[in-house]
Amino acid sequence: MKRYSKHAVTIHDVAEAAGVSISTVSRVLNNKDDAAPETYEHVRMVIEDLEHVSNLAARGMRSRHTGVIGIIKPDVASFYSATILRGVNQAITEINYDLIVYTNGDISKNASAYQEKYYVSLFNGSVIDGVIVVTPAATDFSTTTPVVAIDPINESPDCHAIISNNYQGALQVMSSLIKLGHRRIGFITGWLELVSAERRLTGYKDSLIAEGHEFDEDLIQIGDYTTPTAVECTRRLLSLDNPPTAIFASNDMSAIGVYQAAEEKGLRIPEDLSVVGFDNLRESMFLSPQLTTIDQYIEEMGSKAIELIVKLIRGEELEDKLHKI
Amino acid sequence: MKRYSKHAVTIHDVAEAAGVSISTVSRVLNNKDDAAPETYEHVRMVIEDLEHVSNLAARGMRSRHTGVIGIIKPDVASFYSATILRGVNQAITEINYDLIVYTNGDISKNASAYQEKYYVSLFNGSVIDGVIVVTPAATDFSTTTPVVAIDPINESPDCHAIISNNYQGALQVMSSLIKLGHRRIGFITGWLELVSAERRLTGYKDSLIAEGHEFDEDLIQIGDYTTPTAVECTRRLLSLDNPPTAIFASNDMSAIGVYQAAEEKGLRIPEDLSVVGFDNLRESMFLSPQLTTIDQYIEEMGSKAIELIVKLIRGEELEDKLHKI
DNA sequence: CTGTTAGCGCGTTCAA
DNA sequence: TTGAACGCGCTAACAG
Repeated sequence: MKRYSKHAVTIHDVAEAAGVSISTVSRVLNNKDDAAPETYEHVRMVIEDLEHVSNLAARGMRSRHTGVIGIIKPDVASFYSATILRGVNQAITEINYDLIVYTNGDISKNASAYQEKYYVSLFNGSVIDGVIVVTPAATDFSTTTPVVAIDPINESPDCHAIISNNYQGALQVMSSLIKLGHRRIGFITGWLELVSAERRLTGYKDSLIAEGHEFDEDLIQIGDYTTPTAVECTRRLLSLDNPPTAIFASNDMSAIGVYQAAEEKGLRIPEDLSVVGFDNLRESMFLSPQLTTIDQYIEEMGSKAIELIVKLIRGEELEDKLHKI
Repeated sequence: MKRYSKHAVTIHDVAEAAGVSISTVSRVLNNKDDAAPETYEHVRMVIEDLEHVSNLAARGMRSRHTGVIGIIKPDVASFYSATILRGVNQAITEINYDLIVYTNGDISKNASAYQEKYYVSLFNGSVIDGVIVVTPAATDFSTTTPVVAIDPINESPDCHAIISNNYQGALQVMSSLIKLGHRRIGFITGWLELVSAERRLTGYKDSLIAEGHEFDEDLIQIGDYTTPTAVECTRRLLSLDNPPTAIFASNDMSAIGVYQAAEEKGLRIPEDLSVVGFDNLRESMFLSPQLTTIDQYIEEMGSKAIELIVKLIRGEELEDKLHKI
């Protein structure tokens, strides 16, 4: 049985093996130029030989810089969340930082805010140089390192935030539907506690008002960005006396629900019912016929977040706190 | 502009504010019972008031125990990966540990092995108490804390490993297809460098041999667990002089490719072609008609990994290194 | 019951 | 160019 209590190979071990002092090893590790080429080379070989990796905790504690960026996500499996992570990962490979992720599973909103703050503090300063929080419920974080929020629940959080262009996207969807001749357009909202959901709804309303079209409260159903709820919403819409000819779902997962409910009713898409989603998730491609959807540039939000956090870590001043995509 | 160089609130600040020594604060933080109730209560209030969260790095460095488990995944977005994480998350909420995730994006296999080892060392001992590695390319990790591998590429890695029951599952699929009367069954392999893919292929072959059925090399197409490749494989299978009446795809993502290629050819499922997958991913439900698939219990592998790593952290001895699910 | 002291592994002065 | 000594924030040992 392997013993796990054995010592990790430290800078001391390297120093001893190389016949130099620990500070010399430290210099080599940090690429300082005040070391003799031979010493440098020799120490570097010993490091490689012993497979020494410097202790992150000790390093961070001393230098207040770890080279690690953290990201806190509300869930693990959602496509939204995974897509953001993809963007973050892509951006991080291009710079000299490492990434750790924390997800707190599916928990209630209040607990969520508490957890977010706890984790930001926990990893803050010691393990990470900055943190990205996805759809945070909390608004203020006590930190010694920068925080960037992606699509925060609160409209104006006490940190830098990236907001997706939910409003413009909604206008775009409505414009195309109206152009197709639709007059009664149903709308399934997202989880209205999220800013994104609120903005999309406002876009829906505003475009109808702007175009001088019918505005019927019955056509607006309160969803929550999930498929099952969207099925319910669609059933209600389709059983109206004067049902809509098109349905605008606040995200693609909801659109999937619309497809399912339409199939129940024996409605064909798009002949009997037009469906438009929002997000442009990869999963949309499984739907037949193909879903019309709005690209939310979720992936870009991830890379943008990295870009911002790195600037903040470097101490650059950013005039605006809100960054729209 | 907020300053990020400000000091985090330390145990010293709390001690000063509470009028006690730092060790007393430490005792309260760690729930030691050798403190007077009033002192205890008072210090706890000051801690809450100052929003002090103990520095993870310093704590870990001293006590060699952080209460954090790490998991290293080869990618962020794959369903396999996300499903494992779901299982891990579920299990971790039931015990008193926190979780951090590291993913190294899409990189080559060689680089992958290097990255895995680097990250295991980086977070090892200082930040985490143990680490779970998903489908690792590396086989030996220099660590001072336990390692559990999930579906390692190497058959017998130098650490505890969880292996899914790929072989039995494949036999099960074949048995049901043969029972349905199929005689020519096409097979699309997974990424053969993975043990899982190899085992499923062996299961396919063995069941044919056992039942004394036709064995045709043309019916085996080399895939890689991805949808686009599976489309190519299916095209080749369907353009054979004597095409298969059923296709067994090594995973659900490949099965999706089979669906797409079948549609191209105008084949109906299951009337003209039977399709069976492997994994039972949630995404299978989007396919119409519903995909027949084998449950790989991926989620259970995640929770099993947590169970194992916690036992190892606690110093329990486990007789077997290989754990099948 | 509480305070003092000594490191954990590392980076960073300051001397040599 | 290199080495010795100090401290980051914390816990564990010991002393009171």
